[in-house]
Amino acid sequence: MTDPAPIAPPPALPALDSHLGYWLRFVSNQVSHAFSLKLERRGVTVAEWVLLRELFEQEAAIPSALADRLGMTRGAISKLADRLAAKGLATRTAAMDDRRFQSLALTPQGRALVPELASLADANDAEFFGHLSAVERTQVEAVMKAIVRRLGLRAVPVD
Amino acid sequence: MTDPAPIAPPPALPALDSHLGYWLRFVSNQVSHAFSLKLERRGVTVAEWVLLRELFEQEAAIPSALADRLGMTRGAISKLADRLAAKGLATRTAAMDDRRFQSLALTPQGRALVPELASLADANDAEFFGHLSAVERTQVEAVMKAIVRRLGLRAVPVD
DNA sequence: GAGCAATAGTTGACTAGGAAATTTTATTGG
DNA sequence: CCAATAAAATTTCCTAGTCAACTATTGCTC
Repeated sequence: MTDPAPIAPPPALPALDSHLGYWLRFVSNQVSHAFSLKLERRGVTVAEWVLLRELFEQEAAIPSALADRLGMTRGAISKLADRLAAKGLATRTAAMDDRRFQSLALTPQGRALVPELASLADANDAEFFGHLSAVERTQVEAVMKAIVRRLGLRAVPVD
Repeated sequence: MTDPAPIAPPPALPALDSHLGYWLRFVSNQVSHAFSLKLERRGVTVAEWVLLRELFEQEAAIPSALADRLGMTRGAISKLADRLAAKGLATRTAAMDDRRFQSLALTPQGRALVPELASLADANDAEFFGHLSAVERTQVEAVMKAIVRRLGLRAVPVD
């Protein structure tokens, strides 16, 4: 017998949402997007936040080391530094010993801003994950950390 | 007494990696990036894959409905459709009844390509999550789905 | 010490997407 | 029936990245 249906139905494919990566990306994108909206009100992008946060810890940092750490190109860091400088949040100074190197550092305004942005980050995380039980949080975090370790991943996620 | 240290240490901030969102984004970015590399070898971007996948299921679709569903603007869909058309993977046809509407559909090449890309998606997911126990997978997926439901999120994650 | 390789940073061309103005087509109210 | 309105798609301009070419400075080798 031939197939009675005139049009063959498309062959079934594994459902998109059968992938764990699908759900991770879904949630992660929403979290990031919600955070970017919060930052926007303070005139800062997510990438800028990440860099500010980094500079807050380090007191001063070398652009190419930041590029490595943040998984961005040096070009991107260069432009990012431009923007932070334009906003008066960071400054560049050339190292005196080896003038190829720069030192990026926060301005007082930049330093003052970081804790405020950090509280936005806390609020955002709470908004999405605050209702989870301690067990749930711990398990998800453990799984993610295990994946990172198993695959030897490095670089702070920026985008 | 005054503080004996000449430079005050920066006040402690909640660690970045104390946020669950941090770990999610970290892993999710790596998963997406690894997948984009796989797709690259077939000359396709992630956004293109998502659209192709959607068209595979739907046989034909209206751009603005896709924009809604994929959480992109109509402008983005328009350009995406351009690229798919240029690659010979999809075609536009104006609806005959209401010529404001278009119908996007896969070409035979496009249709043939989707299962191959789907297997790349499977492989990518397995690479990152394949080693998890069934319990771990189920728990993480359940948590993500619960978040999506609780916050009423919609739209397929693209980027 | 002179030239050459390596490294840090910048710049320009390009890509992908968002926002908003624009164009085309259809519907609706007078 | 025709103007006004609405809706779909495209287009233009902008942003934020990458990549690769380029500049400047340093270190290395002969």
